Amino acid sequence: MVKREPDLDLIFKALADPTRRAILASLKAGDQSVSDLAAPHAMSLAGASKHIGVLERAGLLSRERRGRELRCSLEAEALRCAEVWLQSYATLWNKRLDRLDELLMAERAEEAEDANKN
Amino acid sequence: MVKREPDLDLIFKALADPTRRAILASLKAGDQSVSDLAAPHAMSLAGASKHIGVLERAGLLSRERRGRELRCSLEAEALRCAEVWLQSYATLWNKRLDRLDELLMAERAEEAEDANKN
DNA sequence: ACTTTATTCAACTAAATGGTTGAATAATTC
DNA sequence: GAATTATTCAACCATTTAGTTGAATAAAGT
Repeated sequence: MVKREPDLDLIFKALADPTRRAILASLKAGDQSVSDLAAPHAMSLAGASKHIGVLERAGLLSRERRGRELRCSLEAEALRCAEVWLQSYATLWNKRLDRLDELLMAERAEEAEDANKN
Repeated sequence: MVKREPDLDLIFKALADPTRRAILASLKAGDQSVSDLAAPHAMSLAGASKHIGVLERAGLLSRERRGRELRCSLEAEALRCAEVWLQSYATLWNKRLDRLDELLMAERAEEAEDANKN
């Protein structure tokens, strides 16, 4: 289990393919084997396996052997990375741009407070 | 001004390059000419111009002639598109954060217990 | 008109990408 | 241990990409 530091090049490159985005969407429903993930796509298993490899190298999913199949699961961290990068442009479509930085900084603290209330 | 429908393939592909992300970041500060945008990058003007072309085709920026230079400006819509797609995964890291909060709360509770003991 | 400035186009190259097929490896079942 | 199932590897091919250089176009200044 090698923790790679997140690389936006790899992440965005991985997301720039409809097959790979579909695979990620599939995984939202829960972990799946390589064959399961490959099944809906009109290509060889080896082809789909390559796509999964790209996603794994980008840190977007992880594979773990489970008997004779490889169980794939979504890795939120890398996606979150992309999202954080995009958020820095949120001021463009967000009116409250003067407060955004504050909000982002205070986010965790607010969540902790909410957790205390509930 | 041809309004293209947003294409996630083009958008993510455009974002998957550090030079292009830097160009977008540059534009956060305001509109700039092609030469201005190209200047910080260690490549020919034609090379940078190509990158700008990629960003334009993805709908991430627009160009407008202003005298003899071309003024480039950020186009929020395409970025927002990518952000919306990513948001559909936000539950993943929200869940993770929730779990993290739980863990932190548990730790805090343990600390409190320890404090009681001492 | 000629020159300078800003930018793109065209042609080329090297490397990466997305796909294929057939053979190889790994774990399971008979 | 032989057969089956799950997955990857290796070699190959076509297309795209990221860069180059040199010529072409567009607008402005002299």
